[in-house]
Amino acid sequence: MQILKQDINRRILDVARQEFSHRGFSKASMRDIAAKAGVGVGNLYNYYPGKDELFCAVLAPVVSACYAMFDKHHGEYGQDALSMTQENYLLSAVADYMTILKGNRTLLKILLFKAQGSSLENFKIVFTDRATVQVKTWFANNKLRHPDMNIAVSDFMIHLHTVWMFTLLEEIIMHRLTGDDMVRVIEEYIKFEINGWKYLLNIG
Amino acid sequence: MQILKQDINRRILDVARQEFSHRGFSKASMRDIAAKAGVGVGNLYNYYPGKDELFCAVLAPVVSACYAMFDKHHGEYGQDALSMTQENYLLSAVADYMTILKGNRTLLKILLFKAQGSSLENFKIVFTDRATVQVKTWFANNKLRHPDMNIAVSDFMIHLHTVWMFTLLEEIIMHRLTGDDMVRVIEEYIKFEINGWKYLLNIG
Amino acid sequence: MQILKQDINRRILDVARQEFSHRGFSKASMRDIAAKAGVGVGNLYNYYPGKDELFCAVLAPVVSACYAMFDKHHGEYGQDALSMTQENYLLSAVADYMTILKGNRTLLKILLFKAQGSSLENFKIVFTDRATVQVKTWFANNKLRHPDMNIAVSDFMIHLHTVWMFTLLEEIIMHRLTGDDMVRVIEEYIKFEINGWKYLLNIG
Amino acid sequence: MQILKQDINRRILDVARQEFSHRGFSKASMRDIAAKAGVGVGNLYNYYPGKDELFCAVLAPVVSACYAMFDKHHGEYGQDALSMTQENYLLSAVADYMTILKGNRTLLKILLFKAQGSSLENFKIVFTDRATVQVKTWFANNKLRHPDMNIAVSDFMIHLHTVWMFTLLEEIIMHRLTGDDMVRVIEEYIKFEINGWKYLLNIG
DNA sequence: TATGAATGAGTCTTCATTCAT
DNA sequence: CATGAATGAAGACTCATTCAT
Repeated sequence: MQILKQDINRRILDVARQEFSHRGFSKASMRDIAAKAGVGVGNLYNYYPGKDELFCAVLAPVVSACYAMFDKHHGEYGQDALSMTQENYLLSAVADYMTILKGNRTLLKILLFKAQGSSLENFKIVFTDRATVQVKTWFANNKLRHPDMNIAVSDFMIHLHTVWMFTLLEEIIMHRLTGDDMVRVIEEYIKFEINGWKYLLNIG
Repeated sequence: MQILKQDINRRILDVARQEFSHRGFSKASMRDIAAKAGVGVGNLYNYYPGKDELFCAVLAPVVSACYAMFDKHHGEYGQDALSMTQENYLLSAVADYMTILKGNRTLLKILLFKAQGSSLENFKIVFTDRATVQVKTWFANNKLRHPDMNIAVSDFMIHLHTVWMFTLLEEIIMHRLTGDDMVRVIEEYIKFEINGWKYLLNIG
Repeated sequence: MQILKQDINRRILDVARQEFSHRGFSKASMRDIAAKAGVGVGNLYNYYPGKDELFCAVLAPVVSACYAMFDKHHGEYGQDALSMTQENYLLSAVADYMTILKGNRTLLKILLFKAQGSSLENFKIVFTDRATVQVKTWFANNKLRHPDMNIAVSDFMIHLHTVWMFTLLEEIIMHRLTGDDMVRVIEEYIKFEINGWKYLLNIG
Repeated sequence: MQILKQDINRRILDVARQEFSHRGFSKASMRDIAAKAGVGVGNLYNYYPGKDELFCAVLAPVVSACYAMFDKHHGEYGQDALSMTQENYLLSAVADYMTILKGNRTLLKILLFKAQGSSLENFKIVFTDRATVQVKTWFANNKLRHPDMNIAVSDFMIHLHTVWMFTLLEEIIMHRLTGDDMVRVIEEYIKFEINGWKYLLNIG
């Protein structure tokens, strides 16, 4: 029994996800989670040292997925700005958004709408703050390669658009878009963004 | 409950605003609000039948301000789509955003970040749902006057941009933008939007 | 209802005293105290903000009685050392010990034997530390009046004898001495102390 | 439970001593003790059937040392009362106290200050009760040899002085006296006692 | 109107002990 | 012998709401 039993852990996480999803972090109760997972209250604390940690464990996949996606686009070795104008950029970007939404809908919902009171209640802020810094660096790097590029864009604008990405995700989740509907929406969104940025950055 | 003393009511609302702003709906306590307002706990319930109602009362001004602003732009007698292309549209739009932010920052912050657990926790959803319907009608009306206009835009896209308006507000609040900074950002945002929509709607 | 109802407070303190006396601070439970006092659990917290405060409230009389008695003997305006050799000193000292024991037996028992875990768990230490300082001052003051007096007594010895006073109380309580038995014991103790100190201080 | 590994037992006792010393019986937790001893929780119960038994095992050395010392002085074959008046008595008595304090400080501290809630919480009472009986016998025996001796001393007084011995130990531990300081204090104490008893018993 | 005492279910968390492995 | 997962009652404390005054 060195390793906490996998299936119980599974059950706990599943139930916790449901409870957090339905009631939100604050109103979900450890008692209920334990009961519905068929586990003694105390045993919950053998798996997770507290409510907040359980919450974070539930959301871990989606949190790391968010950072992973962002790194891919604007990280140290992110793509060239000009690639935005190419057809396959669109396809790959859409694919990335699809990936993050695939199987993470409920988690995203919890993260974005039900985290108040937890240590993740400011995730969007924290994430976008970090992201904004990265994007600025990314801009600077691209400027070296494309001297004509206009990077005189306010930090705020960068920030705003990062947040809009979340807003897109929020909307897709809230309206339960799936399949083709979802794809279409993401495409529209990306086109809108590409067009706007090409214009602002004076590229393409 | 004949004539509730105005100033007591005032004090209650002021204190409640502070508490909700600092602790959020869930963690704010009626006891503290009563105490800080210099009112007996029970008396609070003579003014508001419950926590949620008090919360809504606190937010009433900002809620109606939101609806008012939206009505002005896209309501039954809203402006003509083409007006978007005119210079003064920009000015008036900026002014409207300024108005809603003026004196409502704290309330907006509460409404947008601290409402979880209350009946207003879904305000953004509710608002944008209603707004989307209005905008669609507005589109249809404009189509009658401008047959060349392309209104084949997904409901979702309309919805998304309505939400983005909130996102803008959220950002301005979160980053405590004021004065010229705020004006500049709103202008950037509106330009971005006008450009996008002109393109999508095939007008101007 | 400005003032918390006296009789309920009385009942709470009575029950708390019993519970603390039987189970000790740690094992006594707020739930039980509330139940036995015929009070809702939450209401307990309208009277006392926490377990420790309730405990201190229960012991308040005996705590202040201790300090009062010590002040009388060795305080700023305490008696002259030579008075120790007079007959009436014995009588008055006995009376003082009687007073502190009168009606405070249970409380003393709690304070001295059942306070572990509470903020009063070190009462004896704290008290004797303060008392030692006072006694040293008292010695110094007496030295001025009685130059032949030997005050070269170790701090520790002073401290030890202060603690012995508590030990006497502990014994009387533990063995449930009452009436004449108690008087006799206190007399023996005081004689023993007077004799010892007269010898050590080289007075009388 | 054949041959319990000696070193594991050693580790358990060492860790338990630390934990009981720091947190007291009530607040020390079996889990922590097990963890810090590098032992599975369950295995603890192979060595000791419960928390209380573990506690007693930890304190066993000091408990028996206390009884041993007392036996030596006042046991069936204890010393003659008159020996108290001889110089070497002082030396031997001091040595005995030193012995019991040597290496047992932590244990004494636990026994005397941290045992509340355990079955040893009344050790002092139990010990002194037994001791008092022994001392009375010892007095009676001495009376046969020294008819002039006055043994009309109250049981309580005997008891009290036994307790004072503990008080001395408590003080030495509490004030962390060591080396010469400790010796001096013990000497002062023993002189004080010898003098008092010589007077009361009318010997020497 | 206004008070604040009273309620009691509810919160998260801890812990000695057991037992299947 | 050893493990540590499991138990479940118990811990102190909170809080929206009610109600007698």
